[in-house]
Amino acid sequence: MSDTNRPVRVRFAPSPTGYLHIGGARTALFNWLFARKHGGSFILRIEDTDQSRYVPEAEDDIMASLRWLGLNWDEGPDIGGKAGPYRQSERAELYREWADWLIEHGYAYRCNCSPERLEKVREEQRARGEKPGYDRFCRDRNLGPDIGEHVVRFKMPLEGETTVHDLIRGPITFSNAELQDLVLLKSDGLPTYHLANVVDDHFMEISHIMRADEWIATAPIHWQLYRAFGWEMPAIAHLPVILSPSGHGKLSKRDQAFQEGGTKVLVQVREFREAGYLPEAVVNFLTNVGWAFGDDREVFTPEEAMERFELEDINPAPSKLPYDKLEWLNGVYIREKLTTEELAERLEPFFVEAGCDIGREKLIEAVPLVRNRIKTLPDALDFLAFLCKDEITIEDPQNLIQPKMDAQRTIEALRAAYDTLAAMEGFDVEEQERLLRGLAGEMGLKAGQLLGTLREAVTAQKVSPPLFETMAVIGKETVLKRIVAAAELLEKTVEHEN
RNA sequence: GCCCCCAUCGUCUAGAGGACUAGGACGUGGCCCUUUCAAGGCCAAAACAGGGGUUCGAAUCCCCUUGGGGGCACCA
Repeated sequence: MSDTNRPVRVRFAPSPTGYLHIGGARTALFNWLFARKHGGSFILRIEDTDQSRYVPEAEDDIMASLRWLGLNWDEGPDIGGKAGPYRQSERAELYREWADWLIEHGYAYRCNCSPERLEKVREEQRARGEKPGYDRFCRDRNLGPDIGEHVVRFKMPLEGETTVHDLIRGPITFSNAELQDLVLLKSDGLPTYHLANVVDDHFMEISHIMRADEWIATAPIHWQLYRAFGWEMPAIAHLPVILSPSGHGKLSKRDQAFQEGGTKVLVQVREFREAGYLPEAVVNFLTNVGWAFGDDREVFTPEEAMERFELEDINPAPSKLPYDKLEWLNGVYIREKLTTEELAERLEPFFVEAGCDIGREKLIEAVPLVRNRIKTLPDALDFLAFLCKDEITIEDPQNLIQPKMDAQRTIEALRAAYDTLAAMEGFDVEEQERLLRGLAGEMGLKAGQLLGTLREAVTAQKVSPPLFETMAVIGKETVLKRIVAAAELLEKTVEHEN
């Protein structure tokens, strides 16, 4: 509707009040996709005008999380740019100037009502069943700057309607009587979101605003501000919010406690990273919430998405995050999109963190064993625990005994397997398979019985990657030692029972 | 309470008046493959919130109801 010919410049403007939320990441992603599609600029702006809620580590986390996702920005607090500074706390003077301008031109006024009076007014309004809000006591008092502590409020038109054209939803109309004379400049001299946002978007030459749904109610207020300033308002689109899996309200930090099917509900981007999701999978996943690639395709790169991405196609309905789908997608990326070396590289920090620092080379050897078996990076730890230590511990000797076998028969099987493997020249996988299957036949055992026993003996795990490949990675020497140890363990148990 | 937004399988979605016997994906169930676990292959169950219009014809347009969501701060 209000599509302009201006060069595309969009921004992601988080408030550093906490770590980057996945919903914020989605907003950033859609802005980034749009900017990149149109060869425009993606700007990072930090909206830190609320010093009471300021969290010092938040800005670093926001930037680290965006970088992790691959959402690079062209202008921002760390790299500067032609419209800087990009931290609102560093632009305070600008907001004060324009607040003064509004007062001079009759679009705003000073107000020294106390918070107590405001609260009292609201209470009375609520009691009367009216919409709570400022009663405009100071609107026509023409207070000067010498009244001590005060705020600056916007003089909202009292009549008429304001229509905002949302690129996703079409026109949204509000009655001006519903709109408040809201605060533009707080008594600490810093601007509220409304003033800072409008002033910055104007001077940073933002062409399109893409922000969360929850801002819709402020859009007409911002529209009126642009009008008062005589500035052109950027085109605007409100992205649907992400809902809590609990079924109530939007996704929030509180949901981290909410367990569904035993899975932790991830909320912050860093939690997705720590849980072992790949950034490319998270980006793919997020792109498909509120927007769809089309052609029934679920797996695609951001570049492919850019070609088709249109704001008009965004689904205005709020949605939950399909976490199950992310799990599946992550598996797809793990098994199909990364080379062996890349996957080993991604896996390494998780192994080191878990105290299983087996080195890159060993990891590269092990990757083919787990590739099709893991959904998240740390899943590999469960499969490969037998690689972490020289000595493994078989929890219960009974685990060695397969269905329809007994301890004696199992000991025999282990010894025979030992002899067979020890006699091998190398430790070739196919050769192992040929020999051991042959052995099982000779002993009148099913392959599963022999292999099951060996699996437990060699990995101390009921579940492991395929046995022959597994033994090859462990190495012949260690495998033989473990088979001996398992046989001895079982013998001890038998003696003990007698 | 008031204002605003939204509504297709359990979930994420395709669908922009006839091509819909409503498609895909995840998840779920079954079968196949199989040395455990996966992966893979095949199959299945599963939705247009309800009611009124408009139209020859409605998942698609309009209205109402219901349900969900957001907002109503010197927070963003």
